[in-house]
Amino acid sequence: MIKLTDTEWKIMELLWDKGPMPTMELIRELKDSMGWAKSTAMTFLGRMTSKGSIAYSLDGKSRKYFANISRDEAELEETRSFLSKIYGGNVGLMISSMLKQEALTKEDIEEIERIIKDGE
Amino acid sequence: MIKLTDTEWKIMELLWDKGPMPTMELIRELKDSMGWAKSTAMTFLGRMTSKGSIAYSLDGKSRKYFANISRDEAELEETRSFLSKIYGGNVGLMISSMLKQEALTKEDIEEIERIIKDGE
DNA sequence: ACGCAGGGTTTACATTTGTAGACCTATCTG
DNA sequence: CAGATAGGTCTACAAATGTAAACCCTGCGT
Repeated sequence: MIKLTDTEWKIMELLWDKGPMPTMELIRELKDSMGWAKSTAMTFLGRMTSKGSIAYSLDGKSRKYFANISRDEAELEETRSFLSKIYGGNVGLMISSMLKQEALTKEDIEEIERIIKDGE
Repeated sequence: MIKLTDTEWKIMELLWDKGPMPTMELIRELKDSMGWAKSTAMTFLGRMTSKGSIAYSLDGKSRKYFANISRDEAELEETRSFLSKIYGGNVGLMISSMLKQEALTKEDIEEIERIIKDGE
């Protein structure tokens, strides 16, 4: 039930994509992608560690941070909470709303069709 | 681009469902559904009015509040921002993830199939 | 005249989120 | 040695969010 804010999600993605990362590398990435000061990055790392969404192992004197929840888990949780907030938990309603709103491209539709048909 | 918090969404739903509502009725509903004190309800009404998500018309000396953005609009916005945050904006990816995670019931799948086929 | 309900405003306060400066130690390197 | 870099901690601060008490006026019923 860990709630991730948009910003936290970005950090999670870094860690999901680029595995366990030493502090400095994370700081560099976050400076590049978010324009963050070192201390801002450290603050987030600290807070997220307390909340349990990430963790680290010690590598000598310094740390290697890694995601402490799987992407699948997190995605599912976000998806569930989104669907329940907006569409009463009903995916079908979401698709149907998007169709009505013309929020789906022909490609989206074909893709969904294919995925459903192939069960993949 | 109005961002609605989970709590604000509940108020929007009240207004979408039960049309323009006089202040006292809203306060009663919110006390029932959220356990709110009158002042809490008033605070939210005030803030949401400033932000433009709701509005009111004067009915004599008192107000009738109504949703100032359509449900369709709001749903679409939330859906877009959710999809872009979690699935890089790709609905197909969402469906496919949910399938893999077995987060879709047989009924969900059949419903999606039907919706897509009927374009409805 | 008095108190209660309707309808509001103003103020307050804790928590979370986003952001960062100041400062400390250990180490490496010219 | 002196200064840069790595790796951290601690403190601070504004804005947003969730929550509510206090207080005000106006009618209405008794």
